[in-house]
Amino acid sequence: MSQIPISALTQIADYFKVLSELSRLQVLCALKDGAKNVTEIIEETSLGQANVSKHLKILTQAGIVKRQPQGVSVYYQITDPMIFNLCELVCQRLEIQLQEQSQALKDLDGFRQL
Amino acid sequence: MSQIPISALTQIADYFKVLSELSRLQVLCALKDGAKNVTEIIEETSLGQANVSKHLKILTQAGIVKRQPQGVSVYYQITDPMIFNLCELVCQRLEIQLQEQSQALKDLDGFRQL
DNA sequence: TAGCCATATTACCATATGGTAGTATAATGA
DNA sequence: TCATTATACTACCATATGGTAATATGGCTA
Repeated sequence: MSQIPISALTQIADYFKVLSELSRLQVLCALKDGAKNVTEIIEETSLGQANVSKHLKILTQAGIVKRQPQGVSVYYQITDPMIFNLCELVCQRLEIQLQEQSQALKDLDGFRQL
Repeated sequence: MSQIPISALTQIADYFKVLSELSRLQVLCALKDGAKNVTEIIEETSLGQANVSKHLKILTQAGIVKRQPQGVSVYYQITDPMIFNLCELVCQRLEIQLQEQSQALKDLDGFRQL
């Protein structure tokens, strides 16, 4: 029935799953303006070290960031700026929903004044 | 530190979370070409009734689909076609990754021939 | 080599979530 | 009213996952 094969949908779902956690989005935001090493990411996000390491592994396996060892530290860099387009689209949608909710509240309020 | 407030990131993460499950993407695909009632969605996706009902509730609360009771049945409809743009972007990215992997395999193969 | 620092891994807990059986609700028709 | 059909809800289980403490690894430097 479905034109899109389950396997493709599964991959899409998995990709969204990677982006569906606050901590990982925080890490990505920390990397928005360029490569940072793990210590810097930890400082910027206030997340625990093991936690950041775990999330960086997930982001790397998803191909969203790239790992670059450099001496004793490891730099991470976003390989896929498209994710910010995704976030932008979602933001726009969330704004529209907020506006609609706000309008609905106003309508309710006007109703109450009758 | 982060320009984007945690609350905004949380909402974005929650939105992605809704889209990060295979069953929900299947439901959305079933609705891609127009409104359907629950029975039709169940048939098209081969998911259980309680399961579909649960997912429809989640999609409705996220504002992605709209609920329209009609007699004894209930029709659902996508309110936010933007989700297909999101999926399209992710698909493009996955294709690129596949191509890169394929190329890497070829490179490896050429290396093996030496 | 020994010690230090940055990062990764492991083991564990607590929580969240998908699936399902069973049940409830609500609209329609006999 | 009673039966039927469509949908929603509840309770429960199994699994997945985020966070963290403890430990391991690996590259520096003295």
